[in-house]
Amino acid sequence: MADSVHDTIAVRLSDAGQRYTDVRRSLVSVLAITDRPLTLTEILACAPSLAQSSAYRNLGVLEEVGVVHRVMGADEHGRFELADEFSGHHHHHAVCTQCGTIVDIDVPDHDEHHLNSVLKTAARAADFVMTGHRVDIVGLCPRCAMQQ
Amino acid sequence: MADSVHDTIAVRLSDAGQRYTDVRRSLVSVLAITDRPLTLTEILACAPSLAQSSAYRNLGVLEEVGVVHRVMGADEHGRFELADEFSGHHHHHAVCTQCGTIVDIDVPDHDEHHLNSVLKTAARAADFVMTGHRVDIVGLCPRCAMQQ
DNA sequence: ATTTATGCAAATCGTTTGCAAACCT
DNA sequence: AGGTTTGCAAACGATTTGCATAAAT
Repeated sequence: MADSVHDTIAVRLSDAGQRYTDVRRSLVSVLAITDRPLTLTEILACAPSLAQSSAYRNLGVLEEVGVVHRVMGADEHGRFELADEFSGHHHHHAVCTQCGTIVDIDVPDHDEHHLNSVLKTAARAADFVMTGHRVDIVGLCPRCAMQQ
Repeated sequence: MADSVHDTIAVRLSDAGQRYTDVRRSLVSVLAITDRPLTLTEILACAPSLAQSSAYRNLGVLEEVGVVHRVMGADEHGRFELADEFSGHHHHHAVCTQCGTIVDIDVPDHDEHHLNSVLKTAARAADFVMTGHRVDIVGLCPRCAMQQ
């Protein structure tokens, strides 16, 4: 991953009156390597020196500043990923109902635009101020599909 | 709501070797009146005689049989709704990031079809067996938008 | 009579928080 | 020094479960 991501995040934190500490840098580095949202357990496995509470606490800070997103899947585990602007692209998720794994999914730009305008219309009908959307595929991941 | 819904559910449960008990009937009745997914607390408020554990346990049974769906929103509360085939229509959700409320959203049929084929293609690319999708609007409900 | 459902209370588990020590500026 | 971050341990809260009683077949 590019240092520029770390730099941008450092500025983002600084603007919010927060520091870019070692713990926060580790969290960002771990999330930057993967192409899917990670559970806290997975994050700790990649960075064994992190204390669980510090990981949660700092993921919270990074989330408030808009660097990290927490996504909820099919199981009881929260999962964390870098926000679109830091992960490099807007994407969606495929959720495995069997094992809970979530992988990133790409959708062609023009489909994305179409989808967006459809949802904007629906939001207006419900008097909602739409700030974003979630589009997930629900199903079985390759591994679980094979085991059926 | 029509008795036919209760009848269909009774058959569905019976086929699964389960009974359609009073608790289960109450749960279905409560979920049938509203047009949005309810938290357990909201359900209990509508049916004060229900024990919390029985509500959870039976919502679990109804979920296994495909009568109830559990949906996760922006907060830590699970929310429950009747499955599409019993609520009368396929729909999506608008989630308020402020208060957690979720309301039902309708999308025109042809947009729905388009969306479905787009997602099927994406699922195939990820080797996922797609069994369904989740399309949510994320934003502010009318009440929270007003208070900003 | 035997199996299944109920409801209370206790356990579970992911997540959050209090607080004293370590850190940065 | 003054304010922030860390990490341990304890608290929290939604959900689940053990078990004895009640209901259904």
